[in-house]
Amino acid sequence: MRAVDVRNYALVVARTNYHHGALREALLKATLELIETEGIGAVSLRQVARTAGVSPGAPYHHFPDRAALLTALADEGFRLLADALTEAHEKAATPTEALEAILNAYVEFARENPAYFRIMFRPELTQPHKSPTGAEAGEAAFAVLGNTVAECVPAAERDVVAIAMWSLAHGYALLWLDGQLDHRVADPAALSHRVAALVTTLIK
Amino acid sequence: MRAVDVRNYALVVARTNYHHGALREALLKATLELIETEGIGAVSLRQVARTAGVSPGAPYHHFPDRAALLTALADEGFRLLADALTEAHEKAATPTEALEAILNAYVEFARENPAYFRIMFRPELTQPHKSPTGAEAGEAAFAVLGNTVAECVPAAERDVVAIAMWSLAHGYALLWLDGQLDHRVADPAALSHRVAALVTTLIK
DNA sequence: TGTACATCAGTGAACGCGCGTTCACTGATGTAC
DNA sequence: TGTACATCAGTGAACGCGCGTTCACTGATGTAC
Repeated sequence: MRAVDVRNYALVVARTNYHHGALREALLKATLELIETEGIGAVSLRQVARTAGVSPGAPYHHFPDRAALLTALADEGFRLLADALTEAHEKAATPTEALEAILNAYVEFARENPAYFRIMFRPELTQPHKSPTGAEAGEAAFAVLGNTVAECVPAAERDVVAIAMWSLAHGYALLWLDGQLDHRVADPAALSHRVAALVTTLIK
Repeated sequence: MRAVDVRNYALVVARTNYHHGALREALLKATLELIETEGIGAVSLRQVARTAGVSPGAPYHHFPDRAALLTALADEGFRLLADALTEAHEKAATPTEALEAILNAYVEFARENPAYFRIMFRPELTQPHKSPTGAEAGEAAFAVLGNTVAECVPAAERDVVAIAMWSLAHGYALLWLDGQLDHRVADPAALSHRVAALVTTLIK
């Protein structure tokens, strides 16, 4: 009983102090939670501040405005996606296995991080042009796919196939997130793997 | 000079009369325009009324609330999409040609009717469960694709392939609409046809 | 054809609300000496 | 170690705004006789 777990101490006791200590991270986390539970429409700066247990003005010490908060999240999302795809690629033994793994990783990323995924592809809510780092991470993610495809198909087909693969994974992810698969498909997770397997088989 | 073109007469002289005459249609049209020019975020009932040249209360004589207006649009969108896919199917000579035509028609529909397309896949803004007609049209659209696929591949593969084709077209359409292709692809319209051709070739 | 009346489809003022953002402030923390 | 002071990161009240929706109203239209 004497031992106290002090991991996340700053978060747990946060609001007993005048200073929060990790408000920036708490705001980002609160935003993700809000997107997942209430939808992007429910994300206002005031609501985010409320969720983080802080006054409406507090976020302005960490983000210049609402769009900047969302942009920061989109950036982070692209970074995480690039990491996930890279990891999938590295674990695979052959190029086609890598391609299949990347498709699966893309859909899994969307499913496991729906809030990130949605905000990443809402350019009207963020400020993509103001965020070179986010754009870079996006390019990196696409490059992983493009390079893998290049190892699988003739050079002339590289671009078509890369975009087709991206479209496939992207469309599947969004149809799933938007509930279009739920009443049409018994097990969307399993089907996603079958789709990836089918496609990589056809390309070989 | 004596002849006056009276097609759309009701629209042209609309606001010289106390009664609008075709306000319901005008409101739907105004909403589409707003989505295309300002984005869905800019669509408020008040703004729609303003665009249609009418007072804020007027729309309530035609739609019970804001969601109903958007739902009506989504419904109409699904109907138009089902028509477009059916037409593509009917014009084709063989099943695989039909499949290719349907993929192209899907992407073209999204590109030519971005406002419809966006509202159709924003279930949180509409009330899909309250709209059996919209759901029916959606099913009809998907059925056109599913039936065509059934003519192209073995029965065991029907579901996987149908969902894969839908994902492909859906993903391509959204990546294009969201500006993800613009700086990566020289001619998105042409590439879309190449993708459709490639995929149907692989399936044969 | 004319009149009385019901109904329809507008108006425009008003409501309460939550929003983004600003600002003067204040408590806590870090630093120089 | 103690003190003065600058800086940081909060508070909370306030601003103006546009929103969805309601409501009493009114002008136009349709119908019965």
